[in-house]
Amino acid sequence: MPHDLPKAYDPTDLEDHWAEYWVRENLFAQYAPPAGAETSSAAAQQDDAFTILLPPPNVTGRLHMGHMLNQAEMDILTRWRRMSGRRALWLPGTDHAGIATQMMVERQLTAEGSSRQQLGREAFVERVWEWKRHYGGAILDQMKRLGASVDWQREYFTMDENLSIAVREAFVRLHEQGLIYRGAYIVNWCPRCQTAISDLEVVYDEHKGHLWEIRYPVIGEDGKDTGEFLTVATTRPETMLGDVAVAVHPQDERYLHLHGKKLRLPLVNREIPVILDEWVSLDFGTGAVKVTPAHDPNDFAMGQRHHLPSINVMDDQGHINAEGGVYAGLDRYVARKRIVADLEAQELLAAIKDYTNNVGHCDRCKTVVEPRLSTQWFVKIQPLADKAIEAVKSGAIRFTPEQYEKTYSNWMENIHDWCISRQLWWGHRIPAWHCSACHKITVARVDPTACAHCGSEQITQETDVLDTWFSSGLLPVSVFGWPSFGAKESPGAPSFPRSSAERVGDYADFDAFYPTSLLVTGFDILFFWVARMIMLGCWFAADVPMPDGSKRSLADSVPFKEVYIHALVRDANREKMSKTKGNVIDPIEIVKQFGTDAVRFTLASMASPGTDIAFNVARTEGYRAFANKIWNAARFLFMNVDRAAEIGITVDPASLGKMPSAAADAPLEARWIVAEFHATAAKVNQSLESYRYDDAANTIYQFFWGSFCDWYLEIVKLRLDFPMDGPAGESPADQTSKHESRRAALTTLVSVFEAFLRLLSPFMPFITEEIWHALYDGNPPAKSIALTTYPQAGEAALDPAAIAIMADLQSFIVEVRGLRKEIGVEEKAVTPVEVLTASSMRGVIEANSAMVEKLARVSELRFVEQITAGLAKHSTPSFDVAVVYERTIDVPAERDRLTKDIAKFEKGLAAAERQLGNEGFLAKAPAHVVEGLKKQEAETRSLLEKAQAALAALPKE
RNA sequence: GGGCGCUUAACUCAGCGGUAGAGUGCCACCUUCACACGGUGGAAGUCGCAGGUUCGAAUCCUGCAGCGCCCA
Repeated sequence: MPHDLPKAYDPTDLEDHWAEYWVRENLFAQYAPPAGAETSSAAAQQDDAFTILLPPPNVTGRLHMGHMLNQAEMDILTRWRRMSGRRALWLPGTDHAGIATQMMVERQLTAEGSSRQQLGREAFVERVWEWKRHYGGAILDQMKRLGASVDWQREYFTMDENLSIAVREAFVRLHEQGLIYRGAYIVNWCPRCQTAISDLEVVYDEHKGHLWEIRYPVIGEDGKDTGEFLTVATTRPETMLGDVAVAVHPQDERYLHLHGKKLRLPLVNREIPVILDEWVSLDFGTGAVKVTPAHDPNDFAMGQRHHLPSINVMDDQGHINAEGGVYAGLDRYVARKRIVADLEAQELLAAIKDYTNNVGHCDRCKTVVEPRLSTQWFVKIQPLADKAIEAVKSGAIRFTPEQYEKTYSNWMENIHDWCISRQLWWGHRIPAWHCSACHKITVARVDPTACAHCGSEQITQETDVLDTWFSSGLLPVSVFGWPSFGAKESPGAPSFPRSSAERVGDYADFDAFYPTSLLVTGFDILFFWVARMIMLGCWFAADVPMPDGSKRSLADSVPFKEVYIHALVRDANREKMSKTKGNVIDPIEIVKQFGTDAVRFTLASMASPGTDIAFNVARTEGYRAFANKIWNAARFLFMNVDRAAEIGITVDPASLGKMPSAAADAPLEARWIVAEFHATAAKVNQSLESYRYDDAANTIYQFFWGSFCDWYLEIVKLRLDFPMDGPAGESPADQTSKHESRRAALTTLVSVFEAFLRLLSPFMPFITEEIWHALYDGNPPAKSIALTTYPQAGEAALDPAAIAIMADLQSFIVEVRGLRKEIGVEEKAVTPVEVLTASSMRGVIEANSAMVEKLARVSELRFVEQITAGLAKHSTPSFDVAVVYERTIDVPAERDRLTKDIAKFEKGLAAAERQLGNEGFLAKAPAHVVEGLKKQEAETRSLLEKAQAALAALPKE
């Protein structure tokens, strides 16, 4: 019998065991419905499926708290939907993370005294693959240990062949559509990584620097210096080497006389014009701005407006190039010092002012980013953005919390063209070939052997690779087969794009699972990834015909229908976790200490949409205690199941049905706990529906600890009074009379507990799996509790009457317990109580006297007309109760308590009377509110009078 | 500079028009045969400040203060 659980709950072994079992048994694999199945219509399939894509962690990554929250939320929803009967598919995978992975391997090479240049491109890429095979699975292994219910058969990697085909197809198609172009623009250049990076990969840091004011000599009509200067302000003086103009605001009165004049660029001696541009801000610096189109995006725009040349003065490592004359070869910061010194020597430095500005750093390596003119590939983003805006505006995609819709739209409406080329070796190489004969570019699905324009064979492939987000942005379509749909033909065959009538290949997955149901992710990649998936998904899915061959609408083209943005996990002091601060909590460490279930429950119980999570280990300790409580309740249950079996009572859990029920004539506590369970299930389902993980978790916690353990188990013990020494200890007559009551009690106990396990399972998959298997004694009706049915409340079982009667009894028991404490009754002592109450309450108490006597430690219930004077007494609106006991009354404490009560009642009464005396209130407030207040007023008055009487009756000191 | 959000018990957070809730922590008592990772009872909040709307405001509006995030 596996019923002999150890006394204390220890998650370690059982979690390892089940985590391994779930993967080995491949329990969460999901398939498209077979052709001709009942749910074959597109709409039915979509209702049936619950599809969710794992935001692919970086292949170089290690699991952090953010991942764990993200995955716990996805797992809870996926397990819940799966148990609720949906065709649930959660798809895992990793991202090749161009820069990060390349850096990782380069670091290895450096340690070996080698470099990627020494290896050469091909060997280097092979080396990265080798690295990936060795270390790339770490984060997914961690995920397996945490029990994520994903379909491991479908695991993807963004560099997989099929996903690479998708990337290539997407690139070529956008190029054919005129939406990809190549050009020289200002990009964020990382001199360390030696690649362009996107705006989003630049992090800005406040930086104490200087504002240098430099005097540019004005040149007169005669070509000689007039002796006058125009002073410009700059934070990057070294860029002056590339200046082509100085701009002032056309209305700036200080400089009106300089309009049309020329200046002599110091150190370089180039003549540059003074130009007029309204972009210049009058009150920044001196109001005169040096214009360096090759090194600043605003200057670049000005250069375009004024048809100025661009002079690039830096190479890709941040060194001054040949354009910089004597400064050539110097590092940008060395050059800065030298230039400032030289200017000073020539008395051309007007001032150095302290200035705090935001300096952009490379997100990966923290090097200061250099805005720099370079030739890159771009996506003309507006047409894609328009669709993406419409997708959200039309409601086809819904955000939770809603406020992110605004953030999204705002960004999308101010979007810039997307620079998709990266100067890396690790990634999807751009499928474009440069011709050295005609200098034109050939973009092709299949590697060409000759230039498409002139036929020359002198072609070489573009060396740049694509931004990683270009491939991850395609995932929602590519993981379900786009573009080749498993077709046998070569993916690059000219059949793409197919006409909308054609559906060649295997569309089953796409039909069944696209659009996905939900995306769960952090706000930090809202623009990086979420926005790009929406743009690319809407764009490319639109070309995939619907199952019936019809054209796909925008609503059917979106990559997901809902986006749930979760919060940030902070430390217990609400500080952002960071390696530098050293406050990072390693989820795996916490899991080892408390168990995955407790950590998951902690995260869930705090995951209220829109609120950051201050992760406090104290909470996790509390939820491990909760798990221990469940564990011990299970032990109690098994103990009783075993004792019952000894006298011939058995309950088959498999025969109990999906929801517990209680007959109309069942004992109160049975009807009550069943009703409570149904109410709990209803609340949990409703909470999960609206992403209220916190409400769902807290509801479950309250039910189990507050109702099931604190009350129901204590009460049901009365009915499970199995003879300790087996059947021999009881007469046959006794057995018969108690047999049915015991069986009924045990059945309710087992059925509520079993259903509770299912209710909890998405939140605590491990402990529920363990106990559930034990409950079925090695013969479970399914391979896993995760494959059973989630509890759904039935209206009929809600039984408000049972809940109301039980509430009365609970309040009676609590009052007696409180009284006992106040008058110092020993814990173990049982005492008589006097009760003064109306007949209905008396009936309830009498009918449940055994319960009251046990839980309130009452030896005798005396219903009286008047409470004996001198007894300590508590009053409530529905009864007065006193404990008969030779008390050692603490008069000052009692006086204190009563005085406080009186003050509280007086205050409440005054407030109620004020309200009731207000004609506006009586006239305008709803009737039930007025009635409620009147009742409350009467009750408060009665309680006040009783408390005053009790105070007066206290013996004088 | 533009936008968004937060401020409720010692801590972390729910509540978002009808007389303040949870978990943890704290105090007291209890080694009761499922559980001391436990049981029972208890103390604890002018709901950031100032106005306004309303019969009635923690809840709606305006302003202020403090904190935080995103984008330039």
